[in-house]
Amino acid sequence: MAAKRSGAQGKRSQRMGVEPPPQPNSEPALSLDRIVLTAVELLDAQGVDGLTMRRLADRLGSGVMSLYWHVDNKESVFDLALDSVLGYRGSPQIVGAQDWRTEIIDMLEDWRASMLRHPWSVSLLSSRALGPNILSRLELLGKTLSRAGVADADLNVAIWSLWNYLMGATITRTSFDLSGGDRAASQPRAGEPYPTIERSRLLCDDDWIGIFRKGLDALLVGLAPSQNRSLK
Amino acid sequence: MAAKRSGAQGKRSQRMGVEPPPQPNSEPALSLDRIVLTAVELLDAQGVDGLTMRRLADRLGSGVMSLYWHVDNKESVFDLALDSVLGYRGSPQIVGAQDWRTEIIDMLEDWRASMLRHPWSVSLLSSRALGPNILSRLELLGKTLSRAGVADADLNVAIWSLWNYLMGATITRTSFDLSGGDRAASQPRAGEPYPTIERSRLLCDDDWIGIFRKGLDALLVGLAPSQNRSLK
DNA sequence: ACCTGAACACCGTTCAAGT
DNA sequence: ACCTGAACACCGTTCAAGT
Repeated sequence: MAAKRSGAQGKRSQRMGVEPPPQPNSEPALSLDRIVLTAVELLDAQGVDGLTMRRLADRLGSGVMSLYWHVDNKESVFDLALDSVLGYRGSPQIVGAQDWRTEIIDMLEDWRASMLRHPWSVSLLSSRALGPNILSRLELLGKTLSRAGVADADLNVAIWSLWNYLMGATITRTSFDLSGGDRAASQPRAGEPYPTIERSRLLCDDDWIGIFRKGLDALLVGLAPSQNRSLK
Repeated sequence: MAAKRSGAQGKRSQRMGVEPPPQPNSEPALSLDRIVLTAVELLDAQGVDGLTMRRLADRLGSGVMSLYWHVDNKESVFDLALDSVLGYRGSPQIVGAQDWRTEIIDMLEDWRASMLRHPWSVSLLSSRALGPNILSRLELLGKTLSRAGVADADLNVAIWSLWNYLMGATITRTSFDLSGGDRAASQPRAGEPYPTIERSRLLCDDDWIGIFRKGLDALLVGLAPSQNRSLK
């Protein structure tokens, strides 16, 4: 299954300057980068089900089968599109200049925003390996926590907890967007079956970012390094 | 989009006893329940991509188009299968008998286990509305938190935080299972790019349940009601 | 090295029809 | 009320071939 790693030729490097000039009248040449970029456009516009090798080729002005020279199969298009969307254009201010808590909050909010800009990314994440951009973000998260004083023995728990929280929050958010009026539809069915969550208007509360921040604060309280306590 | 709620006839009620006896030599009659049950089997066996209206009909011994009398379309098969798998067969012991903290931990661990038993459910959740069984679990969660003393103003944050954490944890888990050796493949690429998470062996740590519990403890620390503090 | 069209084995769903 | 087959407009991918 995971064996066939042969087909994807690495080929984004433009050799050494000689570049045949692109004919101005036709589409630019096919390339991995262009394929991935267009795939993201298509996913943004049409969602996961909207990405089709045929439609992708149409947008690129090429034949369907031309894609397969650059790409193993449709799965790998998903993988590439997913990771491409999660690149972290680091915070401009010097890292470490501020409180570790706000550093982490900033990082996670940026992460959340990146995923919500491309809602399809959330549904892809549950079934795909972690690409380099995700790993970079995890690395940065780990480094920050470590510098903040989280013991090595507690580091994995802290990293995964924050990641889990983040992923769940974006899932919840996109799930509500995509299912649209259904939330409204299920809420007002008055009285009987769900008294507590109706009283608290759980499904009507749309202060997503506020809820995200408060919950994150709570989690950070529990994760914060203290002199005596370790996460037993 | 959400308008067409017409097609799905409610029809599981067996009228009043007269039931034509099922011919022992042929398949039992088609029914919504049987369709959903078989869909779950198929999803368990073949994953999300393995569920096909044609394959489903085959398993049921019927023509493809027969399904469409019981069901609006393939989407609704997904919705029904998802919710069917999340039913909570409540804890046998009387609720409220124990510490609220262990009550909640038990609930969430049961929830986690239910989803991991059907890994496809995780990837479906990000794009689908919340069915009645999910709402029931959220209600129970809310009730328990409320009884434990969480203020109404903090209730939604507490519920969603736990839910987010839970969803993220199961996503992470299934993502690692499905992508198989890729974790191993990305980890040993030694040295350079991800020093922190390699030092902590983040991607090799497979004590999933332990990590889940410890992170949950941390979150509960932050969410626990205290006399003075509210989640500001 | 890069691109192509024809062909294959699939899909979900509409429709008009059967009992 | 319940089930069906034929047909339509799609899919992803293999293959053999073109430049």
